[in-house]
Amino acid sequence: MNQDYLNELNEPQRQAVECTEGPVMIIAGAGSGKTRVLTYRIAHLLNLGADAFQIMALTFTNKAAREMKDRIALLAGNEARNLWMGTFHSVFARLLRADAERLGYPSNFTIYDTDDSKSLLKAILKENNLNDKTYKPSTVLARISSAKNNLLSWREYLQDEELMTSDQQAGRPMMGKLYELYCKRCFKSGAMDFDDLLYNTYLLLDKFPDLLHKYQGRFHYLLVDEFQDTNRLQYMIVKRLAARHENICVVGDDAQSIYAFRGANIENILTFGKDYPDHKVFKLEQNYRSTSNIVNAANSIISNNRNQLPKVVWTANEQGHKIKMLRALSDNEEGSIIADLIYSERMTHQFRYHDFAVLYRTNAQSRAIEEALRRRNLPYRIFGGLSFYARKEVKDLLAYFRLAINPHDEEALRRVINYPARGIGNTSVDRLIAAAGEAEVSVWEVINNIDQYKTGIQTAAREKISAFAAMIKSFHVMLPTHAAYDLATYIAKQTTLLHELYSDKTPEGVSRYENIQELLNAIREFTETGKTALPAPSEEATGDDSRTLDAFMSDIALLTDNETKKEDDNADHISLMTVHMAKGLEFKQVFVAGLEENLFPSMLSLNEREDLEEERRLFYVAVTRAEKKLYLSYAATRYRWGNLTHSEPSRFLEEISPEYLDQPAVSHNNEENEGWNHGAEKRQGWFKNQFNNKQGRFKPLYKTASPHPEISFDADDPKDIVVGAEVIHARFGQGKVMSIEGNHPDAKATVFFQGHGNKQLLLKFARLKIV
DNA sequence: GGAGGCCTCGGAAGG
DNA sequence: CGAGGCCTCC
Repeated sequence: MNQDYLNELNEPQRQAVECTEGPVMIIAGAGSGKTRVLTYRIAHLLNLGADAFQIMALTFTNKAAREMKDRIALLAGNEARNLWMGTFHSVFARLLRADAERLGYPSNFTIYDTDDSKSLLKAILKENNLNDKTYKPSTVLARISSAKNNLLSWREYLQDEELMTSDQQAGRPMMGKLYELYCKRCFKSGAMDFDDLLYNTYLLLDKFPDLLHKYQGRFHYLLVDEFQDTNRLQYMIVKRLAARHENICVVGDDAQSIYAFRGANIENILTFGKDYPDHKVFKLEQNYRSTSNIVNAANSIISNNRNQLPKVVWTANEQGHKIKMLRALSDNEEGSIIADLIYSERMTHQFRYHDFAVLYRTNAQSRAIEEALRRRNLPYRIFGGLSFYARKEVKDLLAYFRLAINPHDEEALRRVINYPARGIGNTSVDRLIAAAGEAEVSVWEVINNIDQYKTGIQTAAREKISAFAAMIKSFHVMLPTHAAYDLATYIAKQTTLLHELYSDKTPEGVSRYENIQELLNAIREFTETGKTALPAPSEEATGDDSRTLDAFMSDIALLTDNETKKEDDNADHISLMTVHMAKGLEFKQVFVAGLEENLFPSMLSLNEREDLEEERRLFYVAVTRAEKKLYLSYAATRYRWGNLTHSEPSRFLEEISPEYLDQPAVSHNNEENEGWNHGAEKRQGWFKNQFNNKQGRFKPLYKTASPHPEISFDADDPKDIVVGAEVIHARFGQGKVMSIEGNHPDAKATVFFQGHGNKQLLLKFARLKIV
């Protein structure tokens, strides 16, 4: 191992790597070498003689885990294979496979993905005659998820008066009952959903001191990546595991916390400080990624957030180009401007396509940009969308595999009991489920012994059901004796699924058939080498070198990421993705599109300070993706849900200190203010429109008594603002114009605000009102 | 069982 | 507007 590796680190990085004992928190600013520190720290531990089997390192995404593993392997070689390193879910699933039986689950339990969970909830709603509008499966699931992530069992939920009352008042009194039914049904199916993987891990450690003891003794070192994204439950588990040795190292950046909306709990950072009062903090503040203009602009944005840990991100990099503002009249023009700029930048400065990324807030925005790129024949790739394993035909075949392994898996059963069609209709299925519910057994139990249950199903259908059961059983007995690929192809043929897809000669049908072939190829590769081109369970994750189908399937449900085969990965293309997807990535040139009020920040974020601050962190993430050049664009009009809407520039734009901005706004047409003159007026119409929308019923747009109102009013024309005028600013309140420099529309004013001091504001963005 | 019409609804998204 | 779910009709 390269002994000089410590010299490759700056001072705080080196300290963070070398401080191996005791609780440590590393606050890592954007682009400050976070992954480098994590990987070097682990390599350093190994170098000092720590056993890889004693190190647990947890990440959020498969991609992050893979990257880190690869990088550690470069530093520390083969030993890296023995690390307990992976996503929270995959590491805990591995732990559960060993001991889930103590909780009453089979060791070959199924993992339900979100689709399975929603589908189960839908079935439960139907059986209980509940309206799936009132109880939207996604909403119910979110509620259940949040309960589990706060360590609240369904029993506790039902006994919690506050929760019961609030559900009652929200018109959803059955929420707790649904939680109960959902849990019981999963359990009966021998299935865990994503949250159960965490929740049951916690239970296991909580209920069985011998296990807790074993793992506490085993894991001398724990590391958590993206700590700002952990929820309470994840933190609680890690804390328990670390309790013996207390060598726990968490790495994160509060400024990049953008997942609070799905339960991430930034409070964990504070809790960590309380739980480990003697912990050491290291701050990585030097940014190696971006020009100083970009770093400073990002700082000026994030300084508008009230909730943040003190830190100063800086860079020794060159000042670089100022940030370019791009103004368009429409979403289509925005796409054209961006496409033209990419074209000319690439031609004149010898960039490659992969140096460019276009980031946006919502997926719907990709269309206009895509069209512009396509018209110019510029190669691009859109990231996001369905993962390979989420495709219908793939899930169908996987459902058969799942049934072969765990026939109690009700979601898999419902999915394929009549696909391909074998004459078992909805009525029969409903009756099977009803009988199973009555007898409190799994549906498979009923199917397998159909004559012992009063289902009311006709003899003809009963025979078909029995034939189906016999087929599944025949697969089941083949599991231990057949290689994964042999059994997989056998099942694909035997169920006639392969034939069904083959006979569909429409382009979609052909593509579905190809996907199935790709899945089978992946299984073949797994069978032969233990590895696959598709993201698949690694050999060490499966525990031994058996290449059976259940080994392949053991955590396939956890492979939700989008990367499929890297066939055209070498192709040079522009990247299009949401800001969320861009987290952790970097590009030489970044375009952030759609910087408009109600879009970025999203309209849904405007009611609560916390939501708006998360939105601002999201903007911070977007800005800090850029290495060399950053462009921020906005459009005066945009099609949203089929309606032409007018918008005004995002408040975030005026939060950037003007000194980092390049002035002239670019427009294809030279019509200076066309499209903006009536912005305020039209914006009101847009607001009203949205308020009357169904959304408004659940989450009112206006909150009357917000503790820190960000005032909303109609701005005056910038041209009317003169030195000495008293003005109102949405966030800073009332102030006085001290001086104005430059010419309209790019005039810049210095305004003194009580309590905020002098602020430099670009008048065209500041939306000032004259008192 | 499948095609086609109608209705609804729309945020970002990992495992 | 457009995707997806559901119902109806053959």
